[in-house]
Amino acid sequence: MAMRESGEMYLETILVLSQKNANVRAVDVGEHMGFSKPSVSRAMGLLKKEGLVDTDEQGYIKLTKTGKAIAKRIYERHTLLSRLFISLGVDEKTATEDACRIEHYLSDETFDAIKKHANEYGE
Amino acid sequence: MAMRESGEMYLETILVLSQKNANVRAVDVGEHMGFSKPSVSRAMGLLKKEGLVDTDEQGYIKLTKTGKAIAKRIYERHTLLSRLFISLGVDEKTATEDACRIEHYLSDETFDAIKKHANEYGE
DNA sequence: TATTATAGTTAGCGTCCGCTAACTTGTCAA
DNA sequence: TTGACAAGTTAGCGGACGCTAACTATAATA
Repeated sequence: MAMRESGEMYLETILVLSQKNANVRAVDVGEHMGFSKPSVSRAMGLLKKEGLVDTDEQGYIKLTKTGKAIAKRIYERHTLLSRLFISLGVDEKTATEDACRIEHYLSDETFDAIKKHANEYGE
Repeated sequence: MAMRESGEMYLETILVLSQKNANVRAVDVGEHMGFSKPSVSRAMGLLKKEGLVDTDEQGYIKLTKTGKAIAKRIYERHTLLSRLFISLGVDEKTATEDACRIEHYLSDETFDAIKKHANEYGE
């Protein structure tokens, strides 16, 4: 199940939206990401096929257990990295944008090392 | 001249190879990157069209001024990031692989902040 | 009930960037 | 001189992932 940046971004977006909206629709995902409806539609189809999302009776999008795990992993990276960059003096917008890209490309090992360092450094 | 990961990797590889080999051929680039000859051939054509590389009379690949500047920028990131990760306890192979990916996705602002921090932290 | 707006899908395009197959070209040794 | 290998190119495939246009289906409203 080779997750790529695109798929991870969709999962992360669904997680974020479902934390504040109760129900998440494809339109909401598209609007949040700045993508067209067909792009979201296809992405949802693929994620569904991979068992990472599901739709309930009303058609609302839900993360599966696996999907949620991936989304949370990415979201934790996003949060920690943007905070770290900001703490290093980067402005918030840039920090967030950069975190948003590199969050997909770090191994667990490196991310954990950064996390550990950030905690020590933060004290 | 929207540089992407792929183009930047080619430029960086050419820089590295020309630092130890005097002459760099497409074959060498392909072998170093694990890419086929046609892939390198096309990439060289594109980089040439963008004015980032050139070939001399013998057909050897040379970075132009602009190409070299880009290559050096990426290479500096690569060096600093992998060293940093290693200093945080990441094993060398993983550190290098991770640096190799994220070196393309950091803004100047964030990279500079990391660099500054790494220098202070290193003392 | 008929109309319209909204959500989602299908069809198909375009770019990036790997790949293989097969061709050309230039060099070097038999 | 020829034959073979090595380097490079051309042609074309395939997957990822954006897009628009146009369709369908559902729900709300005049």
